[in-house]
Amino acid sequence: MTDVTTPSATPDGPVPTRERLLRAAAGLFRNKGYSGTGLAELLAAAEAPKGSLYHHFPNGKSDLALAAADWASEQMLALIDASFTPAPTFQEGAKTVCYKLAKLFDKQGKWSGCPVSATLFEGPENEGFHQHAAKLFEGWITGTAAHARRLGLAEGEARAAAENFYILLQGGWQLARVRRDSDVIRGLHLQMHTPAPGPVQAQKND
Amino acid sequence: MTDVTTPSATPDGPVPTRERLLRAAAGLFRNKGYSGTGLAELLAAAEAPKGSLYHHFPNGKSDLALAAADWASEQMLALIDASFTPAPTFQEGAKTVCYKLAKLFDKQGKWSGCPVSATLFEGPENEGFHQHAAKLFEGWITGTAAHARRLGLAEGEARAAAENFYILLQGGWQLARVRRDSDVIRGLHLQMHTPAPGPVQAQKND
DNA sequence: CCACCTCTGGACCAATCGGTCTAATGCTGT
DNA sequence: ACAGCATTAGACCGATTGGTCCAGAGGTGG
Repeated sequence: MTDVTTPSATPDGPVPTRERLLRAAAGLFRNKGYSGTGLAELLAAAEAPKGSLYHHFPNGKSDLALAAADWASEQMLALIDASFTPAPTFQEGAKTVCYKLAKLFDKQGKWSGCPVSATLFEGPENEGFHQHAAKLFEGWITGTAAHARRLGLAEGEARAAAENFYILLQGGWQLARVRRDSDVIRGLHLQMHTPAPGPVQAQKND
Repeated sequence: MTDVTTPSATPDGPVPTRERLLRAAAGLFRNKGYSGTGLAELLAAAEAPKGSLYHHFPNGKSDLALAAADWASEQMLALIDASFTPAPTFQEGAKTVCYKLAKLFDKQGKWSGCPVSATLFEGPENEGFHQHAAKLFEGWITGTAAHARRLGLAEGEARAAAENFYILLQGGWQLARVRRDSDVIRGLHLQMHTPAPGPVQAQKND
């Protein structure tokens, strides 16, 4: 388990077994869920024997799921950074994220789900899975909020905008999956909540 | 479990076996997914023997999943109708939906997912499951859009508002699940996409 | 060449999976 | 009472599940 932080810096010749497992796991879990994916199928997709799995991930399937979620989450964070960093405004950056995700959605076959949620919401009462997913998702929001701040939004606004964007992405991705149509994702940035013409009062009655 | 409006027209004494199966299936699939729920656990929760399952649902688990999704979807539609029908505006109706769903989320233990998506996105390449889910979700949107029209929005606006609301609900529910905090859902109506920040005009219903 | 280590290959396992089948148990009308 | 249907009850099945284990391949340093 030497360096975990090797995303795919390798030149495309021999993909190491550990990463083949990660990719296969992320891809399969995305489509069929954690418990919907059997080890046999997973190992076949990764072209790895069972021994390798339990060498690289001593706790087996659950370890692999956590690592695959991390791996996918880092890809998402990279996509967010790549989209917002060169953007002139938050809105422009968000639009780029939508377009990149839409293209990704098409490339994956128009039916895949969010890797992290697909992987980590399976655990029945698996508290570890849940907290892991929560940490990753909050990382997305925090990362987005940082860009929002940098691009001129005030502290509270940035956080709210990031959350709103996250919500739209998750919901929009799901609707795109339902319809097998990436245009839903492409149009999400138009639905972002524009920081209200008036003061937002969040009263909760009832 | 957790009646939304009027789930069972049956008198409260003996819940028939078929409905016990539906309730147990909806509840378990919501939390653990389709393939994450075993028949043994399901039958134990429903207090029904295996024979009853295959009597009421000849194709077994998959039949039950479809029926449970229908059952849950109808509850959702009823909640939508109950919220929008007495509402003076679309925004008010949407707010009521959010509050009712938030309460429901709390009642279910703050960790359950959307019944339909949790149930029907599991199928690997199960086209039937996918189309079934698509039909149910489009029903939610269509139902919401009908209320939007009735409450004054133009045809295209109504559809767009319904879709936007659906996206927010799905994404927001997921974030609520991640955080185990129903306030996310309660605040969703504030994030609805308002087409024009200016004064609302053109309430012409032809 | 050997010792040593990482990693692979797959045989093997108990447990559980979803599903089938049949016998028994009601409950109806006659 | 009886027949006939709907429903329940659970034993039983083959297939598959995730997981364990160890022999050996492949490389590296002595």
